[in-house]
Amino acid sequence: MKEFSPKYDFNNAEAKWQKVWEDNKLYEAKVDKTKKKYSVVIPPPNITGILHIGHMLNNTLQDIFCRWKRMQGYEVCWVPGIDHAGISTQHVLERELTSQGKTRDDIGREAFVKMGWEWKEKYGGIILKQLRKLGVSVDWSKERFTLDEGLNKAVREVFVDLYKKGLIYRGKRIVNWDPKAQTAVSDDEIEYKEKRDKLYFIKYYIAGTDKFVTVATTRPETMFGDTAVAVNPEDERYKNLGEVNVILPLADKEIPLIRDSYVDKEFGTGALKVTPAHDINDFEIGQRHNLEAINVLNKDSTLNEYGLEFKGMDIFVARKKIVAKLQELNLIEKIEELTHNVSYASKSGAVIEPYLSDQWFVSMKPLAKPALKVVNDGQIKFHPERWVKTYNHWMENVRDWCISRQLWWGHQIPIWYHNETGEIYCETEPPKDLENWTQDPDVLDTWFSSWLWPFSVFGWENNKEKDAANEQLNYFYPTDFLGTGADIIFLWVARMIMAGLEYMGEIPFKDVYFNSIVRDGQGRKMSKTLGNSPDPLDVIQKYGADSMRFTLIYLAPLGNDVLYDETNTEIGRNFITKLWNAGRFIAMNNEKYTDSLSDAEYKEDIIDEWITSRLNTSLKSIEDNLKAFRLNDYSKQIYNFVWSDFCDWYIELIKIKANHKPENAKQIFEKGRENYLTILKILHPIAPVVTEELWHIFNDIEDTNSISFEAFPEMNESKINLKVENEFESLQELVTGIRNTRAENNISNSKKCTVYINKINDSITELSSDILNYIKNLCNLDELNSAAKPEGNYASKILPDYEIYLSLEGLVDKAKQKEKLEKELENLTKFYSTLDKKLSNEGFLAKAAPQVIETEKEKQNNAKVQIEKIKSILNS
RNA sequence: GGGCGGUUAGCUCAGUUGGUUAGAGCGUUACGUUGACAUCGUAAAGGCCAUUGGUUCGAAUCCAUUACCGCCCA
Repeated sequence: MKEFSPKYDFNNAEAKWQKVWEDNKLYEAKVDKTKKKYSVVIPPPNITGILHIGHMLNNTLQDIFCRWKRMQGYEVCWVPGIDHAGISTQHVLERELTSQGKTRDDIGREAFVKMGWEWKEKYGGIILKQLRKLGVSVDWSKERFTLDEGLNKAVREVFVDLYKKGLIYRGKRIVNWDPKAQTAVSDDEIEYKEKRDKLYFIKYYIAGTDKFVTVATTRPETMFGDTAVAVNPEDERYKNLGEVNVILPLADKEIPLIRDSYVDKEFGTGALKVTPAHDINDFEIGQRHNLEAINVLNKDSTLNEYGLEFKGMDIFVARKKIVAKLQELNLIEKIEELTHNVSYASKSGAVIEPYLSDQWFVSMKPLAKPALKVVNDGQIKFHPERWVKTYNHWMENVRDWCISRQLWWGHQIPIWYHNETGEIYCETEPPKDLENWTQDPDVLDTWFSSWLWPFSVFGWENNKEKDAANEQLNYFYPTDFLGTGADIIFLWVARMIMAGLEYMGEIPFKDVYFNSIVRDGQGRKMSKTLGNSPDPLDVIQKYGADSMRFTLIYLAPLGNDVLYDETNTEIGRNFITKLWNAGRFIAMNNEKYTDSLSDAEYKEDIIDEWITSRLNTSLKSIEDNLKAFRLNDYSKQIYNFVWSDFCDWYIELIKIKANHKPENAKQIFEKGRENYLTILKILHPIAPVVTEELWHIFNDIEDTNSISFEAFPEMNESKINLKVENEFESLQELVTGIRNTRAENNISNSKKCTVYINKINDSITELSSDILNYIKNLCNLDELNSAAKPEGNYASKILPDYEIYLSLEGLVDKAKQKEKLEKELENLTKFYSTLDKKLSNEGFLAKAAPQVIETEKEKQNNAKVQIEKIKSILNS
């Protein structure tokens, strides 16, 4: 055996084993058709952000499943990678240029993209380092990047294919324009927030009269793009106005008053200014009424030449000036306060500007249909299941996906326009006479590469022969498990299902686990701006990766958020310390005792049977929990088994046993060692490093041998012995009862005393002399008698199954004793009467299961005995 | 406005098919170092299971209602 240091140095152990695992390529997955495979693709983290605690939870749970399956003999392949994050990366790159006093146009597209790659090397590297520190068992040889050559090929293939199938089209639409990033974003990349705003009531005079229609709007600055005023055809207020024009203020332009049932009579004055280029609903009204769509904004959301004297002003500045001008002209009737929903870009935080522009879209309806089916017929399972509803709702109302982004960092769209004819060329490779063509400058949405991830990472090429010959692809696809956040169920999960079905003809994964959102101690979402997310590397440095992993899983029930404060990590750290110390104790004794009985002479007693039974009972639920994706329960189960059953009872008892029968000591601690090694294996998926370290201390083996490939312990139902467990519970009841009585009477544990016990429950089996001996030792008694107590000074305690009398040398606080007993009597009497009521209820007797009635009767009898005992003590 | 969650001990949460005197960890209190562990041990205190109603012999658990909190979609 190796040296066992009194204190576990997790920093050292983590550095060592993570390096050993990686250097020896332990987790590289090979195509091995003799084995069942288990494959997982990582949700690629974004290269602009360092990983936060949420990522740690996400990767830990993937690692648990991968390690568990590996120990079950599967060929496990977990593919790591990172994501090029179009908008975010473009944003940080431009910010850097700005700080140098430059713009991206100054340096040109090529140099800008080069900057992006440099960024990726540097910051992507940091992320990958963080993952290594977490101890994940990914296959580093398969690392991918969403912008690498292979993925770029896959993206081009898919774009061209969808284009040729007519599922990708270009159109002039109102899109969500992010004026800060200066690009279109998809519907799924915006958030709504409530905002206090002003509602301006503006007078639009009816042409040729001194009458006017008042229009209510929150956006006066877009008025130069108004091409009509609309009212509801049912609105009595405007019914007899007839076909008239109104004068657009400031622009002095005549625009028609139209009727459209979209208009809400209740809102404002019931008259709506129609600005087709700047509002999605207005755009639709415009289409119905053949209205012109006038774009009055530049890409940076300043007013263009239509804005007349306000040209060049930012919309928020222009709004104030325009209102002031209108007020000057007495065209503002009133201004009201209004709370309404405003959309913001989720990445840049800018207020979204509905903007009319040419963009590329994917038709989603045809792709959605099969994707809906595979989830609803159970081929793909969501955990927790309720996300299916959310998925269905989105899928059933899916809208076309705007995939073009006005950025440089990303996959440039494989579309070329002929310089003369304007003809469109769409192929995976550029046209031969490239000088006559201009490529579309836009790049694709980042998710357009991510949605191919489950097969593109395995080298899919959209080539029948090559793909058929691609062993990795055929062996590892479809993947088995996806662990991700529910916040990207539409952005990523749903689209991967679509792409998988469309291009592989098969689902991309079987089980999707939506992990908890990690919030801070006050329940706030972790965010950069709040700075409330502890840096995982700091936490790892302070507490250890295993501690953090264990704590996160321990705190994160399936489907609920987890409130995490750095100090919570003490849960995991203390547990690992406990595990370490227990191991050290066993190891010390393995060395201490060398010769004794032969194995054949050693006879198992109740302690062996009990711990074996408890172990198998625990394994049963551990197995069930892992299968049901209940990692939180798995962690609690093993925590309780180790701390309570193994350390508090088993170890304490084998100490006594070895003392009592030194000739058995070697076998006793051999058994202890076996049980301990089993625990290590069960814990390995959640705490890989400490278990590896301990495994190597106990088994003096080469570094390249790893616990990762040991068989995960299997439950043996025949070892579960409820009779033994019940008997042991009597021991626990008595030990706790005696200690309790000691504490109540201020008799220190170090002081020996004498105890009389008497069984008062007939259905309990008689205790063996072994057990009585253990109790005697655990409670530090000089005598333990199963007999009626003699006359004298005794403290008493009535337990459900036993009465206890404890000898007292000093004074008994009789009043305190009496008080305690009276309180107990009161509780029992209450309990008795509820049982009495139940058992005299004819409905209960007629309808309840006989077994239930039987147990209730037993409880009642038992309570009765206890009551009588207490009464007799009180009367004596 | 539509949908989905949540509300159990001071705090964070378990409680999976209805039958428990409703559990755990942290925190609190008291005691404790006899050689695995003070990152520990022993023991204790602490709960009208959000509200109201219903189903049932029986509800923390099932159904409905209300209130509050959170998230998603429009």
